[in-house]
Amino acid sequence: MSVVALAKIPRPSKAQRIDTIVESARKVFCASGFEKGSIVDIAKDAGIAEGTIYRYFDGKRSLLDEVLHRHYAVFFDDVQQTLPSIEGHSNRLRYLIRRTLLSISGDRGICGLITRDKRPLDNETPSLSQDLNRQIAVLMADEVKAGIKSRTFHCNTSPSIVCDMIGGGLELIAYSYMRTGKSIDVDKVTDSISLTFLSGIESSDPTTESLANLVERLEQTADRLDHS
Amino acid sequence: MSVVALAKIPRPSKAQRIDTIVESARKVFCASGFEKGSIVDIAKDAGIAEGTIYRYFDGKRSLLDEVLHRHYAVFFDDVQQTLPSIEGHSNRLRYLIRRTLLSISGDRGICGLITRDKRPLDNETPSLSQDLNRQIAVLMADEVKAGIKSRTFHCNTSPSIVCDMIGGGLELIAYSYMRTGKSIDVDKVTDSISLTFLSGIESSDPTTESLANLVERLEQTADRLDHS
DNA sequence: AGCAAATAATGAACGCTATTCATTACTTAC
DNA sequence: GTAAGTAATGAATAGCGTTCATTATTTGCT
Repeated sequence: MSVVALAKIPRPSKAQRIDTIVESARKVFCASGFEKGSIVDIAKDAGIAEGTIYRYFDGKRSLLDEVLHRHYAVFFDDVQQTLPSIEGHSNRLRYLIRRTLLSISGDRGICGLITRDKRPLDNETPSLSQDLNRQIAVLMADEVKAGIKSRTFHCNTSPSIVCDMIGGGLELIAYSYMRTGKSIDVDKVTDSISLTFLSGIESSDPTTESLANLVERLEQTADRLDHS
Repeated sequence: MSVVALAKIPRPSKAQRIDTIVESARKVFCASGFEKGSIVDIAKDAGIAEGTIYRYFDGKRSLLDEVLHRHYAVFFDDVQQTLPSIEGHSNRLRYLIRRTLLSISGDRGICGLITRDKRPLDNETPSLSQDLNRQIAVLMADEVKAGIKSRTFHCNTSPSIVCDMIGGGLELIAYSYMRTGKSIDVDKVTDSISLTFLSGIESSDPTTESLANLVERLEQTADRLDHS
């Protein structure tokens, strides 16, 4: 035996191992995409053998699912905590749009991964990738439906189609962000989207609605004059 | 030599060969998708060897590009012929939406192929797949911009974002169609989309407009008073 | 502490692809 | 009719995800 003692390296716990693998997978997938990022690369990055990955994950796809799952968890925790504190269907929709845009512009790597990996259709792929958009779509649709019930919105159009337009718009904006690299002006885009669908969906006639806004601005101006 | 004469089968012309290959590729890709549809399958369907395909196409991707290119050609020929005959920006936008929906619901095979194959991002893949949506987006954006110039639409929102919402909405509707198989009510969906974005984009009535101007002047006056 | 039995990790081997290329078959031009 | 040119072939290659017999480590029991 050599003079140098063979230090028995203790094995990491199951949870640690999984964390290591998922983090390496995230790195590799974000850098190379799902197709091109290979299991060997991930194993190398994690400092383990390929086979080990298959002890903890069913396959490459499951690994991607876990990476995305962890990413989404943060988003949905945040949404679930914030959404109930916001008053009004329009404002809640607005928040959902804004929060999604923040998520997009906040992590370019994951955004690219999600953007590339759209739309599985096949029987076997269980389509976790578009869960974010799907779940958000549900949240939005609920808001629109509730808004219709409470007469905030009119019902000349289908809630699901409005949500498709918002969600689809957000997807294309994310795609454009990935292609061009031009940073997203979150507030501006939020305004633009909200304006576009709101004026088309709100119950009261446009005249009254904008009049109400104008009156509000007038009052604010009057307040300012009073204080000066 | 065997008694049966070896009938010298004359080779088909270059154009015929290409047509055969592309048609087989279309069949295979539509049936199995781009990933799962293999070159061997295509070659078998076309009755040739794999190697032959590579004499006419750079690779699998080019083959897909050609399949889509041929599909799009029909669509754009139709659009280019019809669009100029339609009066009014709203009506032209409406036509583009309707024509896209017809294209989607008209060829489930290709629709699935396009739906699955969204969003290349990588340097090498030259992204032919989303050409349809991109080119339509340009047509729509032109219409919106012209509408703003001619005061048909107001400019509180960005044309590109409106088009993202329409295009993205159409994509999600196509996706939903592929997943559920439920046929699309083209006219109803066209109406729904048009209503949603139109009422949000059309110029408000003159009374409100002038009032808005008045308020703005008042606000500016207040600003001046503040600064003095 | 020592010794099974259980559990984890390994990496060579497998099967499946797209792609290439020396070889063979056909066409064309003189 | 033959030689030069062009097209077609399919076995060979390289790269991937995945499996599994083998090896290494940990755990539980006395």
